[in-house]
Amino acid sequence: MSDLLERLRERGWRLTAQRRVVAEVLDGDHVHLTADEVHARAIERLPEISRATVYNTLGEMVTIGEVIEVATDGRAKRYDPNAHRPHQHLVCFRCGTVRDVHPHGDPLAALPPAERFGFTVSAAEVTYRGLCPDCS
Amino acid sequence: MSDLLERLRERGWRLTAQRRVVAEVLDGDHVHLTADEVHARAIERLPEISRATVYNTLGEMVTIGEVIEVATDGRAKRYDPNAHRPHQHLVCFRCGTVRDVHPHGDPLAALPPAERFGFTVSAAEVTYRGLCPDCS
DNA sequence: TCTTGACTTAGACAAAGTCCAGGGTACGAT
DNA sequence: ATCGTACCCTGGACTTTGTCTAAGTCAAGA
Repeated sequence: MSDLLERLRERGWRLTAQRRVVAEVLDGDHVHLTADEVHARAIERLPEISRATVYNTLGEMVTIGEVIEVATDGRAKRYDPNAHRPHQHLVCFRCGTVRDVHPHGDPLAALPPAERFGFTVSAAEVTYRGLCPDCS
Repeated sequence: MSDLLERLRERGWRLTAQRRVVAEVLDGDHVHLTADEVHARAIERLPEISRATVYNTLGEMVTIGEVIEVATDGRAKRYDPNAHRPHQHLVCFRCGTVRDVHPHGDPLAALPPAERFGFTVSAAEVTYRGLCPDCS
């Protein structure tokens, strides 16, 4: 988190109260908030922060690779601060809860050359779906 | 396609010009249109068809499992008529082109029980990303 | 052919996200 | 410590994507 802010600064970015709050709100494990959820929590600490700033700041964090954008449901994008090590996501059908998971093996390896159609394939995102314990 | 319309009829659904046109527009391999793209093409054949009807019809087709909803980019959902056999998607970073691909092995198998957090996991969607030949 | 309930339409509405002009401020320079 | 300026933030308008509703229309069985 202050780690994140430090990296922002190294990029010559100005450290503002707004950016600090967004980074703090997003900190933690298994955090997958939407932009509006981030905004709502940020307002508790900094009442005058605007939606546009939250969107801008999240976008900047995604650009430098400190935060990952996750589209689990075709609705609002979610923001995942766990960009340190590669992982995938497990989503509940009913309540939408998201967990980070670590499958073994490289998902890219399962795609044979003949199925790549000349693409230079460089990433694979896996979304596992099921019912969480609370929703069973 | 007429196959699809036949199934709709078996479910007691009325066969209308609008539904026929939506099914025709969506027919084919590697077709991944957004709802608005479907609407634009449907209008060429049936100028008075409304957006609401296109959304309704696509939703119905998804409900009966004849069409799959794909969220490749966090923007508009895309509709994939290839619901016959399981497959995954390969998306170009730059132009957004989508291809159906068939990785080998079951992606579910890569998720160990210890990584399931008590979920009843029943599906895995994989999105491969890379640059298509035209965009390289 | 008639009837009827399901389908379609246009447009209002909602949710998620982007853009802009103008005021505010972090930070290097002095 | 203060200043100047380039960059940041704000509020609100706007866009895109999708949903909902009331009223009119029509497919299909009787």
